[in-house]
Amino acid sequence: MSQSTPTQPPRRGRPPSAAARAKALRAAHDILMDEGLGRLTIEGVAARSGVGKPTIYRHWANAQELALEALTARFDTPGAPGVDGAGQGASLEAGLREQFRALARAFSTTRGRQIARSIASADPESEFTRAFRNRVILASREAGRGMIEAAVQRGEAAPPPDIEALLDMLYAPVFYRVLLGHAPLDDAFAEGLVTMALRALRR
Amino acid sequence: MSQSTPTQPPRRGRPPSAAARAKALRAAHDILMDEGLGRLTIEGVAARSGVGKPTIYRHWANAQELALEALTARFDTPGAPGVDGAGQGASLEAGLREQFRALARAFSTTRGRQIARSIASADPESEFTRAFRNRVILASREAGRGMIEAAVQRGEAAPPPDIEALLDMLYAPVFYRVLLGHAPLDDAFAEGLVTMALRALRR
Amino acid sequence: MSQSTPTQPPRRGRPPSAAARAKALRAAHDILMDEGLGRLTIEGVAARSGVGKPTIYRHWANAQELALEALTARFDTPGAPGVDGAGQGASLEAGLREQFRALARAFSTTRGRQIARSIASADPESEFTRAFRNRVILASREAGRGMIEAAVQRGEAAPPPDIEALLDMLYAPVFYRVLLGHAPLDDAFAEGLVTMALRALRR
Amino acid sequence: MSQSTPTQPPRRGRPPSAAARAKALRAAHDILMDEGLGRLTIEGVAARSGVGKPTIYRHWANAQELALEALTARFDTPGAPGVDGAGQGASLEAGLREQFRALARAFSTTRGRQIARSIASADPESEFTRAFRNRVILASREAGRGMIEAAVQRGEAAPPPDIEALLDMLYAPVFYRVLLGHAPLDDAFAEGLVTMALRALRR
DNA sequence: ATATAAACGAGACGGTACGTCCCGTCTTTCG
DNA sequence: CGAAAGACGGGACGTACCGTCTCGTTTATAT
Repeated sequence: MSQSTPTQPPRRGRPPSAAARAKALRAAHDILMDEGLGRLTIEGVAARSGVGKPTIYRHWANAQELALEALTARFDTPGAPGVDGAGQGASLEAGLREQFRALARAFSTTRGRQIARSIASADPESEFTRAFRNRVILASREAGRGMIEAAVQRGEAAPPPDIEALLDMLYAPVFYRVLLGHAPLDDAFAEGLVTMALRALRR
Repeated sequence: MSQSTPTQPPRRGRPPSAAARAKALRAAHDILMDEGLGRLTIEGVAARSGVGKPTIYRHWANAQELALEALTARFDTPGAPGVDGAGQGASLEAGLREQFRALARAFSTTRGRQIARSIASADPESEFTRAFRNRVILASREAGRGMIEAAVQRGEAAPPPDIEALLDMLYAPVFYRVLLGHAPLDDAFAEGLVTMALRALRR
Repeated sequence: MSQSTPTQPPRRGRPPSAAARAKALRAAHDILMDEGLGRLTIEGVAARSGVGKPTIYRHWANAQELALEALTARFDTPGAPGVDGAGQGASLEAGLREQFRALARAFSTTRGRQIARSIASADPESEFTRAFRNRVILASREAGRGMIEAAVQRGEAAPPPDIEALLDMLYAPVFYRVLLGHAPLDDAFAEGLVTMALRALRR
Repeated sequence: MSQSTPTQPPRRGRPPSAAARAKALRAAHDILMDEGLGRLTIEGVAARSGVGKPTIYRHWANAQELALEALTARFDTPGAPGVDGAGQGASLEAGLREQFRALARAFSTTRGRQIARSIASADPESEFTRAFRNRVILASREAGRGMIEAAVQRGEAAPPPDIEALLDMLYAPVFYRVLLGHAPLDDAFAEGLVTMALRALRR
C-alpha cells in the first residue's frame, strides 16, 4: 500500500494476524447475508469464526464498523474511480446509462441492500462511517460529476444551474429505492432516470 | 374515528390509560432529542416517564415502533393532504418551491433528522414501519405527483416520460441529504431542485 | 388497630423467587464439592442451575458470598447455641471432649475443608464475610467460653489468667490443621487438645 | 581463543536474567502491599516491572507462586533455625516469650497479614505451596518443639501427653488471629499464650 | 353499593450480548 | 539466544436491556 514512508517503524512484538482479521470479516459477512444487520453480534462473529472477542475489538470498535467493512470488502461501487471507466470516451447518455444500470444491479442484491441499510443506520458522527459513506455511496456521485463536466466542456450539454442539486437528483433515487422499497431498482428505472436528467441538460 | 361497530362490547374493567400512553410518548421523544435513537430503550422510557414496562409493551411492540410514533406524533409532512394545501391554485413552480422550502425546513431540524434515521434503520419487513414510511416520507411525493399531473392537464408542463423516476428525482434528495449530510438542506437546495425539475418538464 | 408487627411495608412488585435462590445455592454447592473454590464461577453456577446470571447477582455480590452461603446453608457448627447443647449439665471435660470430637468430624469432611478455605481466602474487609466468620468459625469459641466460665463458677476449674488466649489455644488448632494439613483432625487430636487444656486449668 | 579472562566473561550486551527476576519480585511485592492479593495479576506485574510476561512465566507457574516468593523473600520467620537463636541458652519461658513477641510483631504487619492470607488461600495440593507453608508457618512450630524438648530433658518441664496438640495450641493462635482479626496480635497476646502453655507443662 | 375485571406501577425472572480484564501461549524483533 | 513487546484464542467478569411474568393497587363498569 505505502512505499512512501521513508523508514517505517520496526514494529516490535507479534504482528496482527491477517488470518484472524479475514476470518472475522468472512463470518460477519455470512451472518449479514443469512440473518441481517440486526442479528450481527460480536459474540456471534467470534463463535462462528473461531476468533477471540478481544481480537475482534482490536480491529473494529463495534459491530457497525465490522459490518461496514465486511460488506464493502471487495465491493466495487459502479462508477467509482478505477472501477470500470464507464463512459470514458462515450457520450454522456451512454456513460450515465451504463453507470446506472450497474448501480441498479449492484444495489438490488441482498448485499447491496445490506450496505445501504448499514450506512443509513450507522452512527452519523463516526469518522469511520463517514469514510464508508464517501467511498461507497458518494463515489458514484463524484464519477457522475466528472462525466457531466466533461460533456459540458465538449458542448454536449448545457451547464446546469445547480450541479449539486442535479447530482443529488441523479444519485439519491438509488439509495431511496433501496431503503424504501416503494419501486423496483431495475433497468427501466435506470433508463427513466437518465432520460429525465438529459432533458434537464438540453442546450 | 369509527362508530361502525354496531354493538360495542361491554368493555368491563379499567380502560387503558391515555395518560400513560402520552407520558411514554413524551419521554421517548425527549430521549430521542437528547440522546438519539441508539440510546432509546424501553427501560429508559419506563424510568423517565414513570410508566411501567408492561404498559409500554401493551402499546408498542418494540422500541422502534415507539420511536416512530413518538417522533411523528403531531408531525405534519409538508405537502401531505390537508396540511397546507400548498400551491393548490398556484403555478407548478410556485407550488413546488413552497413545498420544498417547507420540506427542507422540516427535515433540517433535529427531529426531522431523527425521523429520517429511524425510518431508514427500522426493520424493513414490518408493516408498522411501512405505514410510517408511506405516511411520513412518501406522502410529500404523492402530493408532488398531484401537482405535476394538474400542471400537465393545464398544459403548463410537458408530460414526463417516466413520472415515477421524476418523483424520485425530486423527493429522494431530501432524504439523501438528511441521511448523508454531504450538503446542506436549505432554501438554495430547494430552489435548485425545483429549477432543475422544471427544465425537465419544459414543453 | 393492629398491635402486631409495626406496619411492614407492603413490598410491591414481583417477589424474589425462593426457587431460583435455592437452585443457585444447590448448584454452587455441587460445584464446590466437585471442583473446589477456585473453579466456582458465577457463569458456571448460572449454567448448571438454569438461573440467570443477573438473578444471581441480585442475591450475592460476588462468587465468594455465594460460596460462603452455599457451604454453610444448613451447616451447624458444633457447639453453636441451640445446636446440641453439648455438655450443658456435664463436666467441663465431658463437654469439651464432645464438642471437639464433633468439630473434628465436621471440619474433616470435604465440606468443612471448603468452608475453612472459603473463609480464609475471602475478602477480610467485607461485612458479609465477617458475619460468616462469626457464625461459623467463632461460634464454637463462644460456646467454649460459656462452658469454661460455668466450670470456673462451679469451682471445677481455676480461673485462667487470659481467657482469650486460652480460647484461641483451644479453637485455633482446628482451623490450623484444616488449612495446613500437617496433621490429622481426628478423635486423638480432640483428646490431646482437651487434656492439655484441662492441665492449664488445674486448680 | 581467549587466554583466560580471569575476572569476567565477555558479557556481550545481554541483560542478566537475575535482574528481570528481581524486578518482577519487587513489582509483585509492591502491588501486594498496595492493593492486596486479589489484585495481583501477572499482567500487572509485567506492566509495572517492565519485565515481559513470558519471562515471568519462566520463573513462576502462576500468580500465587509469584506472590508467595515476593512476600517471603528476605522474610525471616521468628524462631526458624539460624534466625536469631532465640532462647538457646535461656529458660523455656524466656525463649518462648521472646519467640512469640517476635512472631506477633512479624505477623501484625501488612506484609505478615498478606503472607498468612496468601498461604491460606493458595492451592493446597501444590508442592510449591506446601514448601512455603513448611518454611514460613510451620518453621516456628518446629523451633518450639526443640525448646520444649530441651526443657523436658533439663527437667524444667513435665513431658506433655500430646506434644503435637501442644505445639498446635501454641502456634495456631497466631495464624488464627491474623486471619480472623477477632483480637489483636500484640505483646499481651504473646504473654498470655506463654503463661497458659507453661501452666500445662507444670511438673 | 358492591363485586368483577382490566389495566396499572413495580420489580424479579431467564436470557443475550455487551465491552473489559486477564489468562497462558505464540510469534516477531532487538540487543 | 534470551528477553521485550505484543497479538492471539479463550474464559469469566459484572452490567444493560430484552421481553415476560407475577405481585398488590387502582379504577371503571355491571350487577
